[in-house]
Amino acid sequence: MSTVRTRFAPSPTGHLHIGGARTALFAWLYARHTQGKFILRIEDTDAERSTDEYTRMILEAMAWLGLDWDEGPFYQSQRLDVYRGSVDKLLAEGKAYWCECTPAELEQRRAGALAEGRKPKYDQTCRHKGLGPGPGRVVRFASPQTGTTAFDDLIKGRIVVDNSELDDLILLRSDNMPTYNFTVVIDDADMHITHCIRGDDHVNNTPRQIAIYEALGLPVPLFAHVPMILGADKTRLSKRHGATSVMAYKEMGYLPEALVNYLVRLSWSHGDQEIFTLDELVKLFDIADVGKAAAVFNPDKLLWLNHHYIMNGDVQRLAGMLPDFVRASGLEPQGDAYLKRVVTDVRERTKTLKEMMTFGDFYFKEIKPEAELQAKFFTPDLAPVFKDLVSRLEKVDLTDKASVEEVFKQVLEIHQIKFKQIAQPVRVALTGKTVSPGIFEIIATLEKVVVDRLKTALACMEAR
RNA sequence: GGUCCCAUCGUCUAGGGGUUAGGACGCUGGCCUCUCACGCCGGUAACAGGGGUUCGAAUCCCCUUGGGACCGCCA
Repeated sequence: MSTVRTRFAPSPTGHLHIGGARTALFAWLYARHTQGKFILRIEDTDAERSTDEYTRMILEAMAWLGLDWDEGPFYQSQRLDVYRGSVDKLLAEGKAYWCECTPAELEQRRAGALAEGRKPKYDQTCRHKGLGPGPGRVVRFASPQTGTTAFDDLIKGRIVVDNSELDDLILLRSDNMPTYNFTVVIDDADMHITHCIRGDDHVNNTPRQIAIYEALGLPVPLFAHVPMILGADKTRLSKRHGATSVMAYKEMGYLPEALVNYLVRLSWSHGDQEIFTLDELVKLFDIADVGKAAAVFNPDKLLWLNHHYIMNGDVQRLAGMLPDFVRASGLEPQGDAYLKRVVTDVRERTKTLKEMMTFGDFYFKEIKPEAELQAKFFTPDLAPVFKDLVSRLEKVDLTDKASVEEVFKQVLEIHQIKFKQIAQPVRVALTGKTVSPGIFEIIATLEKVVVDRLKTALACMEAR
C-alpha cells in the first residue's frame, strides 16, 4: 500500500475562505488519518490577481487552524519551465495546437452559441490550421472527441462523461502563462498526489484533466469531490452571507478548534457525535463517510460550538487571547492573573472572545450607570444598607468569597431584607448594567474598585 | 441552453428494506436562580412528488420537480 499524498492548492487571489478551509481540512485529515503526506501548493499562475499578501494571509490562516503541511509551499509561478516542457511535448505529438482566435472573437461566438441554445464551447476553428507560435496566440489541448471518460469519485461515485462534451481548453495563454486545468494535472502528477480532494465545483473539470493525464501518459490520481458550502439562500457562500474569510472569524473572537469542529461536520459525521478534538478527528475521519449533498452554513451552530470551547477551554490560554480584544476595544488589558479571573467569570455567558469584552467591559473601564438605572435601583431606602455594606466590606478580603458572603448575610439580617432586594442595585453599582456574572464573582475579581463603586452608588442614593 | 451533481425536521445530520424515523443547532414550556447564562427535564418540526420492485419502502429502480456546479487567455 503506497503512502497517501493529499494536497491543498489555493489560489492567492483572495483570503482563505470557509469553503477552502473545509476542503483543506478534509485533505489534511485524510493525510493524517492514513499517516500520509499533506502538500501545500500555491496556484499563482494568474499574475494579475495573485499577490504575496494573500499568500501570506492564507499561510497564516492555515497555521491558525492548525493545518500543517509536510511539503511545500510550492509556487506554480516558479515552475513555469516544467509546464512549458509538457506543452512542447503535447505540441510535438500533435495533441495540442496553436490557436489565433482572439478573445473578442471567442466572446462573440460564445454569446452566439448561448443565444442559439448551443453549448458555448470552443468551435475548434484553429485545430487543423497547423499554426506555429506567434503574437497573441495560445496553445490549446486537442481533446478527444469520441468515446467517454469515466472516473470513480470517492465521494460521488462513478461519473461518466461523453468526450464530445470536452472543450479544447487553453493550455498556454498568449502571455506564455499556463492555465489552471493544465498546471493542476502536471503538478498533481509531479508531486505524486494519490488523492485529489477538492471542491465539487471541479467535477466538470475532471474529465478534461483526465484527458490531459492520458495524453501525457501520466498516472491518474483518485478524486474526491467534496460538496459545496452554501449560504442560507442555498447559493454559493459569499460575502453577502456574512464573513467568509477564516481570519475574519479569528478577529470576531472565534476559537480555531470551534471553526474546525464546525466545518468538519458539514457533509461529514460520526454517528450522533457533535464535539470532536483534533486527535479524535484524525482517528475517525474518512473520505468514505463524507456525504454527497451540499451543506448550508449555519452561523448559530458555529456560535454554539464556540461557546462550548470557550466554556471548556483552558483558562490560561483564553486569558492569553484576550489582550488583543481588549486593545481592539481601546482598553488596557491589565495583568494575566486578572484576565484569568475575568475569563472564569464571564465565559459561561459569552459566545466569543469579542463578546467577553462587550459583556465584561466593566472589568476594564470606569463605569457610570445610566440615569434610568440609577433612578430605578439607587433608591434612598437602600442608603443605610449600602452604608453598612461598604463599611463591613472595607474590612474583609474581597477575594475571599466566604467572608464576603458572610458580610452580606449580616447586612441582610440587620436590615431585614432579602438578597434579591439588593442584588440588582449592587450589580448596577458594580457593573453599570443589569446583567453580569454573579455578585460574589464580580466582587472577588473587581476587588480594589468595589468599595469605590459602592460608595459612588451610595452617594447617589443619599443625594436623592 | 448543454453536461454533470444533489435531495431526511428551518439548518447540520443518523438511519440504507420491517424504527414510536434518532441526535445536534435554533425556537419554545418548565425547573434551578442574585440578573443573565450554564445545567437539567419537556415540546415543536422531516423522509420533495409520482410511478414501479417487494409480503413490506425514508431505504432499491425510473420519471418529474426543485436546488447547485461547470461550459473564461479565473482557479
